[in-house]
Amino acid sequence: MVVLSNNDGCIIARSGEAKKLGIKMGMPCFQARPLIEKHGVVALSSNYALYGDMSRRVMNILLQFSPEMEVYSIDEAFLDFSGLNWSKRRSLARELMASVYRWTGIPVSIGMAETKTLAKLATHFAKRSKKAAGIVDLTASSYLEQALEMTVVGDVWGVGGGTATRLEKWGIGTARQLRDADGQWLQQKLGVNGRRLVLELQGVPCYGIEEEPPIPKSVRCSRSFREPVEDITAMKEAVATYISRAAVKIRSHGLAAAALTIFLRTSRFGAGDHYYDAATIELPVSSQSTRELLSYAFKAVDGIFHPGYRYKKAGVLLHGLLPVSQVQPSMIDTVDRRREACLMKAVDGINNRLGTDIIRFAGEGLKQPWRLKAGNMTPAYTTRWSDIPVVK
DNA sequence: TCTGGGGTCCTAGGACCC
DNA sequence: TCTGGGGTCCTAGGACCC
Repeated sequence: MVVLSNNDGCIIARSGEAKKLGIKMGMPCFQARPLIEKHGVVALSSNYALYGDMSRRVMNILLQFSPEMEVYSIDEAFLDFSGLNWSKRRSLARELMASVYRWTGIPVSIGMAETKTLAKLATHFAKRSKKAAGIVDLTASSYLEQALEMTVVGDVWGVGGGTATRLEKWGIGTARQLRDADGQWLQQKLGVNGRRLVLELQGVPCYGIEEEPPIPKSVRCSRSFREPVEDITAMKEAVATYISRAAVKIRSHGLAAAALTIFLRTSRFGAGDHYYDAATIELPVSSQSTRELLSYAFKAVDGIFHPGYRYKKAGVLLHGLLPVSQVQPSMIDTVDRRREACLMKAVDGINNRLGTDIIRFAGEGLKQPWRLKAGNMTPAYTTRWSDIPVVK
C-alpha cells in the first residue's frame, strides 16, 4: 500500500511491501503506475482529517506518561524521561507502547538516549530490529558505538542530502565519524549547526523539549490545481479560498498579518512556457479580517496574472504576524476593526460548530473546478458522522 | 497527460548608525 | 604615505525538517 500526496501527485508513504518493490519516497505517482498495476498495490489519497485526529489521540495518551512533551510532527513526539533509572524507563516505555496500541490500534516504536539526535537515531533501530521489540535505549549503552557505526551520515537528524555529500567528501560517512569530527573545524564548514550536530552525537544536548508549540511567524496556504487554470476569475476563486484558510488560521492564534504575498506558477516540469511571479502587499494596518485581506489579494492577482499561461498552482502567504493586541493602530484607518472582529468571530464560531465552509465568501466560488483531486480517499472514520465505522 | 504542502533557522552581504 | 571601531537591521538564498 502507498499513500499519495495532495492531488494524488506523489507517493509520500509506503508500506514495507511497497518499499521492497522499489517504489521510492516522493516518486511521482504516474512513474510508479506500472509497478502499482503490476503488483496490485493499493494507492490511497491522503486523508488528513483522519491522520490529524488519530495523531491527536496518540499525543493525548503520550501526555499521560510525561508532562514534559514536545509534539514534533504528526507522528513523532519527544518525551522527557530524565531522572528515571534504566528499569523504570524500560517499564514506562513498554506500558506506553501497549497503551497506544490498545486505545488506537497504532503500533509505535520508542528510542531513548541523552539527546534528541541520539533518540531519533535510536528509533531508527527500534523500528527495524526484531529483537528490540520496538524499544531501543541508547542511554549509557554499550550498543551506542555499534549504532553510530551502522548509521550512514545522511540518516542523522539534521543532515540533509547536500550536507551528506559534503561530509562524505571529507571522509565522514557514518554517524560515528561525525561524532568524532573536530567540532571547531566543522563549525567553520557547516556553521553553528555543524557544531551542534557533533555535540548532540556526543551526548551533549543542544536542543531542549519545546513544550509550547511556537506562535507561527508566517502562515502559508497553497495548492496545485486539478486542471490548469487559465481564467482570472477561477484564479481569484482559488486565491480567495487560500486567503480564507490562512486567515482562519491566524485568527485561531489571535494574530494579525502585516503583509501578504500571492504567487502564481505554471508547471515546473516539461517543455513550454514556465512562469512564476509573486506580489507582496504591505497592509496599512495589520489585519486578520478575511474581507480586508481578500481585497488586497485580488489587487495582487490583477498585478501578476497574465492571460495565456496554464497555471498549475497558486498560493498565499501571510507574514509579519503579531498578536492583535500589539497591532499599531492608525489615526486615519478606514476600517472599523471592532465590527470586522465581531463579524469574523461570528463566522468562525458558526463554522466551528456546524462544519468548515458552512459560511464562506462569495469570492471563493461555488463550483470550484480547480479543486484538488482525491481519487481514492478512505473514510474520515473519526471525524464525520456518515463515515463512522459500523459494528455488525 | 500526470510531479505536495508548510514551516524554521542560519549566513553572508549590504546599508546604516554613532 | 597614511584612512577606526563597533554595532544593528534587513534581505536573499540555502538547507533542513515532516
